[in-house]
Amino acid sequence: MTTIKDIAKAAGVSITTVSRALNGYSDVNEKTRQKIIEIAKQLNYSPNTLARGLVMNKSKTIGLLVSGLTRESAKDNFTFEILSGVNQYVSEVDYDMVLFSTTSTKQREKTYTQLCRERRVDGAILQGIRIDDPYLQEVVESDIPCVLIDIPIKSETVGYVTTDNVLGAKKAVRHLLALGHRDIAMINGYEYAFVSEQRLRGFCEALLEAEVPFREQLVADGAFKEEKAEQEALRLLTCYPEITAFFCASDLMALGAMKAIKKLGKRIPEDVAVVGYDDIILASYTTPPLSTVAQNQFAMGYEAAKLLIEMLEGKATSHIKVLETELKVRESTFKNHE
Amino acid sequence: MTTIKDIAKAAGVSITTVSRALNGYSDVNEKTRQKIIEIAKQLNYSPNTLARGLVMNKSKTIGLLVSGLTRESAKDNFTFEILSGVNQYVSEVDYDMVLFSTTSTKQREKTYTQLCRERRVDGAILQGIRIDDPYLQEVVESDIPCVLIDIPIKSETVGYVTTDNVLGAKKAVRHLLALGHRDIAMINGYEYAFVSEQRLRGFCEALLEAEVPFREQLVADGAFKEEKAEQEALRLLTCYPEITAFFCASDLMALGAMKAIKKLGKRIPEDVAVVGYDDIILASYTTPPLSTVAQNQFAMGYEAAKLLIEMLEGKATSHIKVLETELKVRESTFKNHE
DNA sequence: TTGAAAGCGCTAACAG
DNA sequence: CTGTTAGCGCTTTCAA
Repeated sequence: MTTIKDIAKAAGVSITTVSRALNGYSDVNEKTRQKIIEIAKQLNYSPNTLARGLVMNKSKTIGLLVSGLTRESAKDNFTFEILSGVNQYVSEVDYDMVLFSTTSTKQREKTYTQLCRERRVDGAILQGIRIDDPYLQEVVESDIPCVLIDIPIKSETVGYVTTDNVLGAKKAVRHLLALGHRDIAMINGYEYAFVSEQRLRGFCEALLEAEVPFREQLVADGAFKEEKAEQEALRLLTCYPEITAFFCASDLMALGAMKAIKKLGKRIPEDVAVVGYDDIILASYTTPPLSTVAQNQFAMGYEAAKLLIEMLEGKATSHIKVLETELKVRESTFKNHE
Repeated sequence: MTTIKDIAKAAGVSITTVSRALNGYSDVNEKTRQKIIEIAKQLNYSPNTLARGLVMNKSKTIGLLVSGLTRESAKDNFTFEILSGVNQYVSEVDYDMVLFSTTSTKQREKTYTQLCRERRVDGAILQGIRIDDPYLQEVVESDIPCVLIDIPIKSETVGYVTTDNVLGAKKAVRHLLALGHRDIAMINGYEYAFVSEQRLRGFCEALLEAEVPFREQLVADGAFKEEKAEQEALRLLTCYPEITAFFCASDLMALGAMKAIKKLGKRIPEDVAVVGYDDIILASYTTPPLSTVAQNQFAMGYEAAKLLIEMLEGKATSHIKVLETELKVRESTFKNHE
């Protein structure tokens, strides 16, 4: 493999000059530069980023740290869209992305901080990490620049991107209220997620606005899982047959709720309406299509990468980005062709 | 950041000894080793993989080169599952994965070979690359070890993993034939894919077996796109109203075909049956659920990574892996509760 | 405008 | 069992 040394020899100059020429420094004779570039091309030269990273002490690489990159998680392709967005921005600014997945048994032995340090990533984006994850604390307290998805921690080196989950939930619940629903149940995610707390708050606030009393027993923990949500929905519908609508903190859980409703022989939306959250691909393909609060995960990934790299280059103005959500009304709440 | 030099000083030994102790060489006094490990832990040492990579001339990193990591491609999460599988194996054997996406404009300027060389990846896995991609040729002819997904190229440094696409297609068509269909149309992918050719072959062979004449005009090019497939299905059904079944070379195209069939007011499967290929998540959620030839993409990714790393370590016996497919019969071909 | 020299953190002969 | 030395490919003072 060609090195700048080879080029230097071929061009009859020093390696210093080659380095400067190739890196676009101004203090190099234009003629020399042309010659060097020409030779580099001929010799099929590729710079060695390892060597460069070693001396410059930065790798132009960021780490994407995700949890749950399993075969099952593909259903809810949240992670994938984040990843696509991150990748998009990162490659626009000529960085690379290395993927760390915390589900893989081997890497469990290492903390996130170690993972990042060893690969000498310049910064990291964290996605799908639970707020009670012990390694999370460690990494945000380290000196590694981090951007978190949906976890509101901010410091000198830490920022986050999220959506307005309170408002998002409100939109969903207001929609149900506007349709006349009063007995609305909520299937929330597990408590170890910031979004769960926020969405619950939105749920409550919307009820308050409409002067509908909040009944705690109508809130269940679906743990962001389809099956768990199905069980909980089944339980709720049985104990509280007055329920006419579900607000679910994720589409996956909404799928579970829909299954439960159908199992009990009830119709959607005539007997029970359902609203989800996320707008996963599946949402528009279910029967009936699922109304949901859409968040643009690709954009979240993109903005996270952008924020991180701005932080790395010292030109981040704010460390926080809050994106918008959009309520998508489909037939699981409302049939307009009756 | 701590280096082995710091450890050496603290332990009162040479850096060589530290290196050896930490890397588990046998020729180091057990007591010394313990002391060194202890100090390393105290000092919160993380090895610098850049430095190690530089001197050892290998990075313990592989590149995953994919095309089409766009927001739209999430629907068909083929890429994501491959990625998950690759990541799984890679982390089991303590490698890292860096992602190169060819859609991102910036990287288009660089050939795949350059991408790999610059990051000094030890090898690469290529997915979703068209066989007429000019950079593909270059990279397989380079000295970079490669494993291709669904592209049958084999050499000293190149291997591939695929499924038996001829057989897969046969299974699907035999199923249709067994149900009594004789006028079967096929919506194939674009020709720049190995799998298209193979699936067409399977289609023909199955017809031959059943002594049903092959009619070329019943084969359309859906380009692996939902919309294009819909158009083509519409055209076929209009020109050849005798068609009672579609075999589609991807589920995405099958979705398109189903739309077309519904538009014409025909029922699935009573009037027209549909079989897809891939078994994407959506397949079981369509109305009616889609019969399809399932391939385990997670396994494909996993096996590709395994093959690549075996090749890197010189212990690959074969450079080819062919995985199995499975026909999943759902209601788009057959209703058993009539 | 150019070159010599040092050094990033690590591994690998080689010698003791 | 341990240390000395050289060097991976590159950037960066400092001098010329």
